[in-house]
Amino acid sequence: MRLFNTLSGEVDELVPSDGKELRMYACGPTVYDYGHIGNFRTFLEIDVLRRFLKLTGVQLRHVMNITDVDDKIIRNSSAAGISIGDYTKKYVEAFFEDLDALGVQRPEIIARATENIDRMVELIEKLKEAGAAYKTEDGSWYFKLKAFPEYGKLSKKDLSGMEDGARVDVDEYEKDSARDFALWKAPKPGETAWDTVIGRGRPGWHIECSAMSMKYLGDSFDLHAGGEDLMFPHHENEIAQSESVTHQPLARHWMHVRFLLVDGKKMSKSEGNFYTLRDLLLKGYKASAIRLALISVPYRHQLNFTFDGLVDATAAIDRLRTFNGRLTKGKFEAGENPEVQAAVKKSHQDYMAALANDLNTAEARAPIFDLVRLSNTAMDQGKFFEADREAVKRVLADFDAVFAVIEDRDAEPMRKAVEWAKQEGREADVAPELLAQVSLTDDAINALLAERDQAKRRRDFGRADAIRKELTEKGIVIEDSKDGVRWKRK
RNA sequence: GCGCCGGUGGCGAAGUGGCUAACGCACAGGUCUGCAAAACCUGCACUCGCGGGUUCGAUUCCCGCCCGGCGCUCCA
Repeated sequence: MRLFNTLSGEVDELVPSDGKELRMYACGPTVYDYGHIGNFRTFLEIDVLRRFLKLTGVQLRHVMNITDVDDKIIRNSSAAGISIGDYTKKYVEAFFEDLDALGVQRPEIIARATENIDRMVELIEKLKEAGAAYKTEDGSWYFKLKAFPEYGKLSKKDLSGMEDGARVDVDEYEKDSARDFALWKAPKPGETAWDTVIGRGRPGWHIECSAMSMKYLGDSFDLHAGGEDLMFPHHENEIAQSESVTHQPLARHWMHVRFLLVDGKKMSKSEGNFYTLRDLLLKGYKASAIRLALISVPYRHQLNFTFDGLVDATAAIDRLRTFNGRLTKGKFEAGENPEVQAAVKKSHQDYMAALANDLNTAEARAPIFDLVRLSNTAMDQGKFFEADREAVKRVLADFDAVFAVIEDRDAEPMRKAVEWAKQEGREADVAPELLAQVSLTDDAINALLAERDQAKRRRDFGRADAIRKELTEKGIVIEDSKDGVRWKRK
């Protein structure tokens, strides 16, 4: 496939350098709070990439780090009077629960910063040997930017004109140069710290990714991915740290996911447009709708997240799921319709080609919806057969292998979110319809539908419609068809 | 200020130097239905921010302008 490469500034072919396994590293979360939808856009787009690569038969070795030690974590945990491990545990668990809700697949390897301190220390020692690291009087270590002339090659920044001392942070007066960044931070009194051969302290933010990518993927690997904000300085610093030691490109290919806006503005708590995944689930939006809304705009474009967009995505998913139900449960005669078969072939080709072209998810959706319409028409006309069903099913399977929204896995995240809200004392934030829906069991729904069926048989449409209305108000949609009544949770 | 990205129907959004400018949502009319829902059909941008240029021809290339967003500090 072809994927934009930040390093080259062009759309390059993405292939495993060893011809077998694609080795990739993607920056994971800093677990100091619940993840917000901006975080998840990045993880979702990376998930789309991984799912598409797997669909095309590429083997993956995908590493994601979890930053479980940093300034915010230390500050928040000490404020709470607990260890950083106890503090982060909750957010790590929440993070994975959220990924599950959104259908984000697990990377092959998950690497935690606190479990790799020794690797980071080793790397800092090597940097020292290479003349790229120095220790200051307080016991901190810094990377010496002057030792890495290529600095800025990823973000295309020319820092040569930056004057030393122009904007020196008063706390960091010991650094040789204002732009030098921390590899290792000496602890302030009472702070979490590790005793190591390079002194007592904790790692700087950037060093973990260099150390862990090297550990799991080697000195040079295929792809490094993350949010656009990480390009500078985080990724630039990773490159400096790694390449100063290995003298090889850290990664050949770099992918950066664009930020999302919410209601046209950058998401921020002060703007009041800041949403965690849980906030949205409690409002009654389906995890699948959130997933589709966040991946339907190609990763390199700014995405404006709105509630209207979520409603839109919900409707689109409904259409796909309704069709899928018709396809699965319908009865078709043996045989095939050449027109359907031809459309299947074209649809699949166009779908794969769109994704192979820098993950154009917006374009990839189109042929799928085209096929849905064409198939529905054929079914309406009685010109859809058993072999058509099988062929169309295969296309939908490949669609769902990447988009992962047709198969309905929405009930579990809903239920968990409501449970969580109760535990956290946030029950007031749960949308009333959601509470009603969660409390309504399948058995209760089926009982009401049976009663409605009885009413309809005796042509008591008043009673039948009353039941339908009651269910509708609780978010249950009813569809009568020749094959009986169908219902779904809206 | 410097750098970067975008401005396509009511909304989201794809795309191309010249076929009827995808697709989704919404809306309107129709078919079907006890009524709905679902599904289908039809309609919905003579036009792609504005001005100029290149060209036989530009929404697509170039220049200028306006508007929106982002980065240059922690941040997915």
